[in-house]
Amino acid sequence: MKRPTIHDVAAAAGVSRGTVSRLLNGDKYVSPAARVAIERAISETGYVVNRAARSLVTQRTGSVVMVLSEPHEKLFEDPNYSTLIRVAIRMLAERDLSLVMMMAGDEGDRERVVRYVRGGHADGVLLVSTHAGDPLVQALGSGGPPAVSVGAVIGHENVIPYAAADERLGARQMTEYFVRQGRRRIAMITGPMDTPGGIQRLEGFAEVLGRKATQRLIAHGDWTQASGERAMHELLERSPDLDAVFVASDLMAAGALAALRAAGRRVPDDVAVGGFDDSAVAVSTHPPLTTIRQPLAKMAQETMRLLFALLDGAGPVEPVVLPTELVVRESA
Amino acid sequence: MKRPTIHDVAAAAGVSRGTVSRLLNGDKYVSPAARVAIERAISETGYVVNRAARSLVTQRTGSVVMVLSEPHEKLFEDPNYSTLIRVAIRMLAERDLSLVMMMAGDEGDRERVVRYVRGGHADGVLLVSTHAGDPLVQALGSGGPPAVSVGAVIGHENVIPYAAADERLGARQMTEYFVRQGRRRIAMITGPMDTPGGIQRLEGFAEVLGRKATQRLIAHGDWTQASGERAMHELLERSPDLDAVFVASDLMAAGALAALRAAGRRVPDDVAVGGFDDSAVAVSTHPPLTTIRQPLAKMAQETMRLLFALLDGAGPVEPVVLPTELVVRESA
DNA sequence: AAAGCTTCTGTGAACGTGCACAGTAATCCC
DNA sequence: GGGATTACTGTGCACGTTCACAGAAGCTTT
Repeated sequence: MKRPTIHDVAAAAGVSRGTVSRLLNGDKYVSPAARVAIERAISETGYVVNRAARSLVTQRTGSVVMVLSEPHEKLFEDPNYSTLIRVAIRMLAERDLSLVMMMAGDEGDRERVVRYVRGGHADGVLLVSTHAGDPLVQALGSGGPPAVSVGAVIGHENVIPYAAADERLGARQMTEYFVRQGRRRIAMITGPMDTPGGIQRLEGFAEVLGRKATQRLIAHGDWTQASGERAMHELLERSPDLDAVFVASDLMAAGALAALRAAGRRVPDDVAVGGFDDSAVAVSTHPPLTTIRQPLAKMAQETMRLLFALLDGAGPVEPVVLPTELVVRESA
Repeated sequence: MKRPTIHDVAAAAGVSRGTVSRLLNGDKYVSPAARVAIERAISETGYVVNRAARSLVTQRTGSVVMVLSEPHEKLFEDPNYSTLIRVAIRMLAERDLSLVMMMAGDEGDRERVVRYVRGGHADGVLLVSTHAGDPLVQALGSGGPPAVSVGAVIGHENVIPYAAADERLGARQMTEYFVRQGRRRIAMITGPMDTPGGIQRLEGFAEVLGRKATQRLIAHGDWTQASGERAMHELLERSPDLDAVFVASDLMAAGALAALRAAGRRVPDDVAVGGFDDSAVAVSTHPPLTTIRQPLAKMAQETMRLLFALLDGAGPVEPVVLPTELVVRESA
C-alpha cells in the first residue's frame, strides 16, 4: 500500500493541494472549515509530509549536522560529548529539525563532510572540538550554511560564533585556590596546545602564578586518561617536590591520581589535585576530584541558540562566554 | 551562484543526463571516454548529487536513524553509547549512509520517532537500550524499514534481530570467580528488571549460586552511579556479613565502592567487588574494577552487519550472541 | 454602484534525479 | 549477408512538494 501524499489528503478533505500545503506551513489564510476538514483527513490517512519533495523545492533539508573533529580512537572518551548530543537533539526536535552525526577524524572523513555540507545536505553545522588549523573550517568556509561551534575555534573566533566556558577564569579559580591553601610548588598538566581548553587554561594558570609557572612545572596531555598518567610521571620526575597539580580535565586527572598513587604520594596530603570539567568521572575517582565546573548544558544550549539565530537570518551574532565555578571535593 | 546539477555536468562532459546518472550509480554500460569526460566535469563543476531529488524517485533516504530509548536525564550517563555511535557512524559512512539521532524518552519523543520512521525518512532503524514493553516497538511494527537492536529487545527477540553479549555467561564468569576465591556471602546489584542486562545477569548469577542466591542478597539499580551507591547501602543493611558483591555495571560499581568506603569496608579485603562492561570508569576507580568485558565494538559491528543484510534484502537474519571475558584488576 | 481591500482558494510550473524505453552502432554467428 | 547479440547513449516521465499567481467572494470605502 502506498504512502498517502498531499494529494490524497486534499481529496479526502475536499480541498486543493495548495490549501493543505498552506495549513502545513502555517500560512494564515486557511478557513476554519478547511482547517478541521484537513486535520481530520491527515489523521485518517496517516499522512506524513515527504521531506525529500519538500527539500527539493525549498532548498532546505530540515537537518543539522554535528561534526566531531577528533581522531577516531580518541573520540568520545570524553563523556562531555554526551551532554552536547543530548541537548542538541532536544532543541532541534523542538524545531522539527533532525541531527545528523559525522566524524572528521581523517582526511577521507573531512572530504565526506565537506561534500555533504557543500552539497546542501544540511541547513546548519555544529562544530565540536575543532582543533586549530583544521582544514575543515577553511573548506566549509563561506557560501555554505551557517556554522557554529561549542567552544571557540582557534583562529576563527570572529568567523564562527561559539558558546564557551570562561577557560581562563576557571584556571585562575583553581590556581588561586591552591595558592590560598598555601601550596608552594604548583604544577600543571595541560590539554593539547591547539585547543582553546589547552591554551587558555594554561594562560589562566600562568596569570596567577606569574614567574613561578616555569616550564619544569608544566606538562602536556591530550585529554586522555593515559596521557594524564604519563604527564604526571613526567612531572614527578622533573619536580619531585611539587605539592599541587592542576590538571586541565577530569579524565586526565584520574590518570594523574593513578600515577601519584603509584609513586606513593598521598592526595591531598602530599599533593593536591585539581581537575576541570566536573564530569561524571570526578565523583568516581578516589578521592573524588576538586574540579572546575563547566556549565556544559548551558554551553550547548547557547550554541544552539546562536545557530537558530543564524538559521532565522539574524545578522552576525556575538560569541557567548559563560562563567565557571570551583567545586571542592576531597582531592584538594 | 547556483549549485551545479546533473544537467550541468552532462553539458560540460558533452553527454546526456542519463549517462552521468549511470556513472554515478555504478551501471556497467558507460564507455571509457564518457567516463573520463564525466569525471573531469564533476570535479570541475564541483558537482554533488542532490539527495532530496534522488530520494524522491528512489524512495530511499540514504540515512539510518538511531533511536535512544532512555529517559532524558539518564541518557548517556553510560559511556557505552559512545562506542555504539562511533562504530555506527563509521560503518554507515562506508556505505555513504548518514546517521540521524533521535531520542525516545517520553511520549512526545516517541510519536516524533514513529512519524519520522513511518513517514519514510529513514532506510533503517537502530534501536538502543529499548526496554521491555516499550510501545515504540509496536508502533514501528511491520511495514516500515528494517530495524535492528544493540542488545535484545525483550519480548521481541524473534522480531527484531540483535547482536548482544552473552549476559548470562558474563554473570556466571564473575560469580564463579567469587566462588573459586572462597567468598561465602555473595550479593548482587542488578540493572533494571525490564532490560536484558538486568534480567539475564541476575539469571547467570542465580544459576551459579542456586539456593544461596536469596532475596536478601539481591538489590536493584537503574544503571546510574547513584543507584549503585543506594543499592549497596541497602545490601549492607540487610546483609552486613556479605563478603562479595557482583554489580551489573561498572558505573553502578563505582557507586557501590563509594558506599563500601563510607561504611568502612576495605575492598577487596573485606568485600570483593565485581563490575560489568569494562568501560572507561573501571580503571578510574580505586581500586580499579575487576569486571566483565563486553565486546562492545564487536556488538556494534555485528548489529550494523545485520542491518546491512536486511537493507540488502537478505531474508530473515539470526541474532548474534558474543562471549564475554573476565578482566581481573584489584577490586576482587 | 463602482472601486478597493481582505480573506480564502485552486492551478501550473519547477525543483533534480533515476528509470524504463527506444534507438544506434559495432560485432558476432552461422 | 541477414539476424541476433552486445555495448552504449539520449529522452520523457514520474516522484511529492512549495510557491507565485490569478481569481472568487464578501465587506468597506468613496
